[in-house]
Amino acid sequence: MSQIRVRFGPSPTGNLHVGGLRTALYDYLFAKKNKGTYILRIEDTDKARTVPGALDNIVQTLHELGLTSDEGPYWNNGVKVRGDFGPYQQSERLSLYSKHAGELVKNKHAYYCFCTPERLEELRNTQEAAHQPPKYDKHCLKLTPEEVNQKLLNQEKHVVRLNVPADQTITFTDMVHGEISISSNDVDDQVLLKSDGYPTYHLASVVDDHLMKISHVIRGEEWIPSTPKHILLYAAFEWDQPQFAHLPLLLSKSKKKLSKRDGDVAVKDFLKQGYLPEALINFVVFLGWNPKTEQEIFTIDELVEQFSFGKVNKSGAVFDLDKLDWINGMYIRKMDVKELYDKILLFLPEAETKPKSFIYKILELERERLKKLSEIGERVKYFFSDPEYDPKLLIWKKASKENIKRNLSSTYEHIRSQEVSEDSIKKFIEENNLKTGEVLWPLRVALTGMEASPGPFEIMDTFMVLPNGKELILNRINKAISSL
RNA sequence: GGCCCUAUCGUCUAAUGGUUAGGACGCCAGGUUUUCAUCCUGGUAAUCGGGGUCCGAUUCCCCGUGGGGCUGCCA
Repeated sequence: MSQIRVRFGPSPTGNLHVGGLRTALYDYLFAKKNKGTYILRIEDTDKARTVPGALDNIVQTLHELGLTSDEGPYWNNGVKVRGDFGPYQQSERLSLYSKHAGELVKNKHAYYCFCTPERLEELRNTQEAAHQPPKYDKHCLKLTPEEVNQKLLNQEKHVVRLNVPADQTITFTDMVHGEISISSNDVDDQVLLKSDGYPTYHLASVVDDHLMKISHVIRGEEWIPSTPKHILLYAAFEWDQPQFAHLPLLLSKSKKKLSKRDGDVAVKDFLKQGYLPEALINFVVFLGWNPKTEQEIFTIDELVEQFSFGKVNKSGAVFDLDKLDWINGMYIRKMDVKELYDKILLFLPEAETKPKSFIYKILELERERLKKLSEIGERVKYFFSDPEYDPKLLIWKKASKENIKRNLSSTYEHIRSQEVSEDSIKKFIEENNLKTGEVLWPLRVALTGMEASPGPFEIMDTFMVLPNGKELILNRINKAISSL
């Protein structure tokens, strides 16, 4: 069997979004599973929509997620491209497309079209008014060779169109959907080469897929209706056609195709919020695929091992973040503190001003509470500065203010004179016949000023890592007492 | 409008021509607990409708219906 080669072909019209990530991931998994090659190809054939910087974002984001291509534009390594089939950016391959378009014209599989946008629009309007499907009427196919030559000599604006034959049924076997048939009568004479000399997606992808020896075309389901055009092109060139796998669409909450307009779908934004790359991948891979077992958490290697198109399902998946939060939490809990420390610095710059041992302790406490790294600052701010809070928060359930004040005072005294430890305080509570909640709740609030936080013993243990830990603790208790 | 794809809990999904239709997230309740989180236990909730085929269909077929995509010199 020949080499498996797949490509991910984003167009650089914005940041990489989750739909693109999912496609890239399936490309990657399929390639790795089959010892094949995973190629990145930038499909920048629309000058108007190309966004400066988008290419870098895509390449770099993929790299951050571990989906670095085997061939393609390369990320930040002094090397711009690697692979023997480049350039991997379609805007740098224009002559290839015009050459191939010319061949098609010569063989009558395509023809020059000089119709103005105005005429095309009028045609469409007429057809729609008559409840006809909008289709090009092959007007320019009727031009004589002399007329065509004259117009070309006059440098009239023109495009090249695919000459779609009538009454053919085009059938192909999709790796996800099985057999799909479409009548050529429903296929329009697609523009292949635009008047600015750039190819459309259809020409460019077919030419490149052939030239780059792509064995499997993996892309979104929205391409199914134009696959017959591509098949016609392969046939016109007398090229072998690749296998096709059309992935189910990713849907917004309103079940529409997910687009950049649906808010936070840029992968970069998820990273910025403190979603871990592994978690993102683990989440996204399940949108349209599952291992047929009950395992939920997968390493990338396990995914490579398990992946196949037989396990890709056919219907669209709603992109819903609840489960991502859960997965991210799982990954955070599994991480060791040192690793977490490295990742958290971005989100907690003040950590760098404190001893590592102190931050490690904090992270141990927060590790099982965090859903995303970006939450860390708000959660642990009391470790870095005295908390501000309403003194009412100190009152445990229905306890009286006086009781709380008295308890805090004796706790203060106890901590001041004794070693700070859980055992010692528990013993103190017991010996003085106090209610646990009436001591520990106000103590915790005095330390954190928060309604919810780790327990007071854990917090005090953490403070005690600092040379002035005990002093800090006593100050806060003291402040609480005087606020009552 | 035309063409194409698609249909199991709210969401991601599993299953088989015969099951109490399973799991996960979410949600709810309980346990642990000073609060929160973690953890544990339990609960909630689904086969779009109608015909067929069959001893038996959620599963296979047909017809509807719903949803989605495409219908650009966008990709």
